[in-house]
Amino acid sequence: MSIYQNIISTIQQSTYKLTPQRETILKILVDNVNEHLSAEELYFILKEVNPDIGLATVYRTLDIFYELKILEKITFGNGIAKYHLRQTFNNSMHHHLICTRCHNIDTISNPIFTKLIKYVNSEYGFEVQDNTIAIHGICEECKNNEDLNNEIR
Amino acid sequence: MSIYQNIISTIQQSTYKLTPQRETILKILVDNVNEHLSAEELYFILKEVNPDIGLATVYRTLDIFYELKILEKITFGNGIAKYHLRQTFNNSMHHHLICTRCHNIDTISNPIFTKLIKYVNSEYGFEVQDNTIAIHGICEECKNNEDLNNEIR
DNA sequence: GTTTATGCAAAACATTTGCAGCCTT
DNA sequence: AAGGCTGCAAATGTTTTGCATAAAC
Repeated sequence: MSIYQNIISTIQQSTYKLTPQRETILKILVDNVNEHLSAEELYFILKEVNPDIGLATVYRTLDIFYELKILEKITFGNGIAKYHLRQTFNNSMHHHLICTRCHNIDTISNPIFTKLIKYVNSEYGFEVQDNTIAIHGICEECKNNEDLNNEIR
Repeated sequence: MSIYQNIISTIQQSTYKLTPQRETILKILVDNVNEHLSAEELYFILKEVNPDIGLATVYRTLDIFYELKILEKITFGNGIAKYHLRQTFNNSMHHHLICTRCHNIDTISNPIFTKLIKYVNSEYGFEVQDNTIAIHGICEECKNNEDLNNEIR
């Protein structure tokens, strides 16, 4: 069963209805499985497919998908929430490198995270959400630009 | 030299002026070194000390302190930025457990983070900011409440 | 005396909500 | 007919900005 079909059944088994709007939004999320889309970014893509769907519907749908544990939702650094299919559906275990300069998000996988998650769970009783370890800093590109600017000065 | 004095000189050596407002805000930050204050929370404390300082000044001062690398600034989960003295000034190396239910922030220290930071730096050229690894999940308290609710149902 | 900082109010920004009309069964 | 769902516009909450006044060096 495809990711898409898998999620469709999740929605159908919930108390929420599977509307054309929700299907369209889901398609965009599946097509952009490697991106971390904000509501506005998704809305922008959506406009090309179907200009009649409102931004409020996008927000409401993302909320519902989050509630159904289809999506992760994290606000990374600049106050804009970004959404991403959860591990259960996209089958990829990864974490995030978030640049505080350009707000770009890179993904990262490493066995060290598994240890960290176990430690935090046993020591603090803290249940780590999947894919939600965020490391804030400055990405290579921004650091290079910074060095360049310093040279010019 | 105390943390406070240390930061005062940092400001004096910068292009920014040391005004009474900035001094007062700094004092509150130093007094609450273990907290992660939002602008509003700081403003609330500030009102007791000096009701004449405006909220805009709080935001501008926090921005300046962030620029001078006196403060960390991260937006944790719910779109509200929180500020905290940087490691250089508070001398405490720690990271964050952020509850996505109650938005509480717990701090955590462990040698595993040092390894992780080294790895990310060498492998991705990513320069990790101090104290800014954020692990999102559900804290023990919220998990217990959740279990309790399930039992009652 | 010039530059920088402040306070207030208004604007900006992402997000949420109220409500009337719309589907879907 | 009743239910949830949608789109629009208005409201919300946090943060930023314009501007006239005040303070700092």
